[in-house]
Amino acid sequence: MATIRDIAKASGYSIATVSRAINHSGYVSAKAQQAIERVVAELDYAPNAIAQDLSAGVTHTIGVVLPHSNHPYFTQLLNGIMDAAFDSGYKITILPSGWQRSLELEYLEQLRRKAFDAMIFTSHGIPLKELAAYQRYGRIVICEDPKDTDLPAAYSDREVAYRAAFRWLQQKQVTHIGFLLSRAQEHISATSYATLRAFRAIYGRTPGKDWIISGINTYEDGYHTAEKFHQHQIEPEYIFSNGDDVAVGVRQYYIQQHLPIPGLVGQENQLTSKLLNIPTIDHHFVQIGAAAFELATHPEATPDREKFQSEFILRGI
Amino acid sequence: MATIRDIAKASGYSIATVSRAINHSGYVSAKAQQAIERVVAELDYAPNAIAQDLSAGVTHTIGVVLPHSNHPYFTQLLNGIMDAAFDSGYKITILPSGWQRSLELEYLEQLRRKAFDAMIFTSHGIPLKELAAYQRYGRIVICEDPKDTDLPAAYSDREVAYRAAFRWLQQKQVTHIGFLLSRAQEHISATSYATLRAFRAIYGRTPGKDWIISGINTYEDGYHTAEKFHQHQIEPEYIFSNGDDVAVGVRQYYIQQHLPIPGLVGQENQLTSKLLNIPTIDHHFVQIGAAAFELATHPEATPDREKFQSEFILRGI
DNA sequence: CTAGAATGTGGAACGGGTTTCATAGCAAAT
DNA sequence: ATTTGCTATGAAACCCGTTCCACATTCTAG
Repeated sequence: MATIRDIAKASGYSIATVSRAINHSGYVSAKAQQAIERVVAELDYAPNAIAQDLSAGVTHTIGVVLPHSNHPYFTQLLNGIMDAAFDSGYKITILPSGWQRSLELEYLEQLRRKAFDAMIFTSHGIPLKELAAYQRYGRIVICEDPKDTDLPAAYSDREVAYRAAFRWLQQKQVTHIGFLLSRAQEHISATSYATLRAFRAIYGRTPGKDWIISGINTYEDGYHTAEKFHQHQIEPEYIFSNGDDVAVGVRQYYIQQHLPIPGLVGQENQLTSKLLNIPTIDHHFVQIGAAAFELATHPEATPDREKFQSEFILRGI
Repeated sequence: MATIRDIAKASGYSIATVSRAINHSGYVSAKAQQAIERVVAELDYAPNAIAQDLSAGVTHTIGVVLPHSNHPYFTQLLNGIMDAAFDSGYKITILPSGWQRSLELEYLEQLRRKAFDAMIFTSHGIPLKELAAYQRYGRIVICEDPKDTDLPAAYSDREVAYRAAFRWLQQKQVTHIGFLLSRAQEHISATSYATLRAFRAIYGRTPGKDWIISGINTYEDGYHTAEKFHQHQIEPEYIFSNGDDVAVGVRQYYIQQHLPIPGLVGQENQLTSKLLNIPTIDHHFVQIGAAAFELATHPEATPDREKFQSEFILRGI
């Protein structure tokens, strides 16, 4: 591979002039420009991107931490991020984490080592406080309520739609609701917390322990939880699911067992809920992803928080 | 940010010794090691990743060209790639292309400029021949039959399942089949070609022009094509779709119009086809993605082509 | 006791760019 | 005739690491 020094030598001009000619920066005579361009073409030269990055001190790369990829929450966020990145001059690097603390720390370390200009955490295993501490090494954007940290964030106000959903259920005089929520943690996850809080706000009580199942994410999870409910003679009138696919998995179990299907509420507004006419919640994650990208690439952005209103999509009945 | 020279100065050792101490390479006395480690901790030093990349001449990054992201073909491939990349020390950079020639060339240019160690094209707008020419700048892996080029490839032998599907249809004495195929191009796309070829092999004839619709990728596309069929009084017994979502869109139209639903064959083996009990085809794209990643990161791999058998998944009736 | 091996260290080159700054030619303005 | 200002160019510093190689010790085997 030819380097800029080769071009300088072959053209008879200095490295500095060659650089100027190539980048069209500063003064270069027409004669020099032509001569250099000819040599560049001859030697099939193209400037080395890594060297440029080193010199400029930037990478034009945003690292996106994804716990896993086969979940609509992440797919939608990623789509939004990619759409925004398209033609922005930034590259998106995917950092699969599986919520593993060690991996997340490794990626943060890479930020510290200037491998990325900024990072977006679509979710995180390590506490927000700890994340926030890494901000001194580079910009870090999260996709949830930043709470008492000063992390820039683009996120959904989940409770808006949750409350709408529970109000609707209350009007229908539904009292027995099963909750299939996302991953269980030492500290209950933000989503699950918001769900239960909205329920409490509307219904004025807390659901029974047996009616809340955590760590539910997939179609299969939904199916098996329905099975468990059935075995334990828990018979919800409605099942509030963490995702359309989950709801559909639940439905599938009852259908296969020839049992009456309880009412369902999904999330993510996927094709599946549309097809089966199941009410769902749209958190507008595509927009949130795009907003997160903008926040990541515009450190001077203000305000550095964007809260999107979630939406309850009423269907069926 | 502290640099290695700062560490050298502060510790009283040379740059070379500091480098050796940090990388645990070569000889370093216990005394020097300790002294250097103390200073590293004090100054909160971490080696600059870009500088290391420049020095090493590699980026540990694989560029993955994706036309768009909201299609199972690409999602599945990407999942496979990511799974394989996980813990491999490689980063995956997403390069959205929209099949635009200009963008694809830009990304190839980046390969030439050493921004990536290798590239994976999940699909491509520019001809294979042209792609192959860029191999001199870096390894390029594709996810389809490389034809008469020497590009390394991981891909599905689509015709296996296609033939199985058509054999099944023939046995059922189905004669009127509508084809909803992928994007139209100057030269018909590889997938569409394989479909029609398999049909011809089994049925011994070519479908009528009116029965083949190209450029169909989504639920909406399926819906509108069904509408078009209906308006033109084209009444297929079976509709062979480019994707489960497409098939489901078709189905939706007939349901809404209270028309009899034709038989359906989907592709991608998605949740939707499972739910609605629609036969489908699994091309094992997750595995193909993983294989593509291995090919990308192991230039010495031989053979440098991996063909996966597609699978017809019979459901319903 | 000594040659050769093993250990420890640092200067300097290298990877491949960008940018600052000094120098110089030349034309317009004073 | 002198000053000012613009164009043009290149040497050298800079970005921040890794590594080659030469040199100096110290150890070990013969």
